[in-house]
Amino acid sequence: MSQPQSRGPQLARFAALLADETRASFCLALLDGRAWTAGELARLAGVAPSTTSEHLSRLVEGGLLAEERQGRHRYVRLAGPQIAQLIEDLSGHAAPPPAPRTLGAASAGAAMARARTCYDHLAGRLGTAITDALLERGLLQGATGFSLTDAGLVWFRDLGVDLSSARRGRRPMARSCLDWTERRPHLAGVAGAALCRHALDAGWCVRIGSQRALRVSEDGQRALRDLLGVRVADLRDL
Amino acid sequence: MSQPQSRGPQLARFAALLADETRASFCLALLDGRAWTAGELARLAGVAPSTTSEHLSRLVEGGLLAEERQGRHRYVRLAGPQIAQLIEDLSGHAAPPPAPRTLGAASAGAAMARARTCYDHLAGRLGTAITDALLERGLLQGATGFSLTDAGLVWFRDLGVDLSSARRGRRPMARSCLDWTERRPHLAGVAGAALCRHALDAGWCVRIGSQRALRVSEDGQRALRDLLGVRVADLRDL
DNA sequence: CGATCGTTTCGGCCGGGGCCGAAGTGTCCG
DNA sequence: CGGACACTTCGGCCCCGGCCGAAACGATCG
Repeated sequence: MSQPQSRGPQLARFAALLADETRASFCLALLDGRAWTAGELARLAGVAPSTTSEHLSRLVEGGLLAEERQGRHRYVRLAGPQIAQLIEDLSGHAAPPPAPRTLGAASAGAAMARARTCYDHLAGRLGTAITDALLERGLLQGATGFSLTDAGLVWFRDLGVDLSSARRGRRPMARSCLDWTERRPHLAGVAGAALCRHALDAGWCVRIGSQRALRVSEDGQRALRDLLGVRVADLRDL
Repeated sequence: MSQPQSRGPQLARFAALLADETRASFCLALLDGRAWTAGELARLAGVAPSTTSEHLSRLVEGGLLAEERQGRHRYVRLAGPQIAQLIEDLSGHAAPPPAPRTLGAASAGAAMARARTCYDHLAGRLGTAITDALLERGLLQGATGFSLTDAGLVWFRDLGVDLSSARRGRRPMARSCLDWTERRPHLAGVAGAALCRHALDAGWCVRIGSQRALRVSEDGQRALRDLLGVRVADLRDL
């Protein structure tokens, strides 16, 4: 009747990293996939630089963040896609967010719900619409878990995106990520990241300000309609 | 530059549920997929019944556990496969467990590493070996995320397991679960659960005591060899 | 009914840890 | 070089929350 797994303490200490409001807000901000400086995060969370410094050290040591020192700046980013996935998953299981209090916050929230990045892939109504279209056209199959079909690989190649070279590492080609506004799955993994990168590179989408929210350009609307039959106009607020 | 996501507090409060050593040990114990009484968990963790009661209430309210009252007993179990998945994921990212201190703990740990259940599917070296065999024989494909092939569906049907009826709900047919002893993926999802259930029902595996560890029977060794080419003898301790 | 047992509620103790400001370190720039 | 800046370290404050024991509650069983 012994306790083979003394894993309780390990799990608790790991979860504790995210169990603080300030640290959680750091991680959510870093979900945009970029590297932030300590000072930016401090201002974001409204705490003293000294406090931020200690939090970041804990997160780095715990394996959630990776850091890069440049001169007098300390840049941090999420340690990898698995970490981003984990945080999104947890966030998806947490209680739904409270209703926004100000008009500005509400409209910013609406923009996020329409189209945004989720670490390195597309999310929001745009992300789920694209995923639905890929499924409908047989480019992605979802009956037994997301995976790209042969037609899907061809579709990506025609787009100018070479996925075969992306077989480095253990990251799955396609995986589903639960969207916390839609509560529905959308495409993540290598293919999701490649699609998002292409959408930004090709000018289909542009970032709104410095936020994660996206605006779909004229070009993008045309491309999405022609390639996938997605009509961006339908993504307007409900 | 407002903060559209006031999701930090939500995430922190959710993570806090697992950030306590006692609650974490409860959840890890419940990973065996069964329902435990409050008293059993109290004894397991070595805390007073009153303490346990409060912890369980918080876990239930937070959506991690489901409870069922029967007479003077309070049974709790994980709220669902998604929760089990989440806890396994977190556990997989946490620091590796310390080396066991006693001989008994070491041998129990070895048994767990050899073959065990992970919520409702098979894990340990047995789980990864079966997954490898399914991949090798083209019954499961993993290049673009786990999914069952047509041949795989037939294989399950020949086994007497009807997966097509299991299309209720949103649970994926096949998904990968990271093993925390092997640090390698193994088959989870509906198919993984069905296979585990079949292995137990058909007497391929029997539980060792009341633990999650499994022993493979003579019948099971024969079946695994004939059906998948898995040689259980190779799973002995390194 | 009374005894017992599993669980819950409450009050109180105590430690961990998040917070800040002040002082220190290293970097960049004029 | 000297000042500005980004970050870190340290000391101290304070509160949150995990813990227990005592007592209450409700189900079960003689």
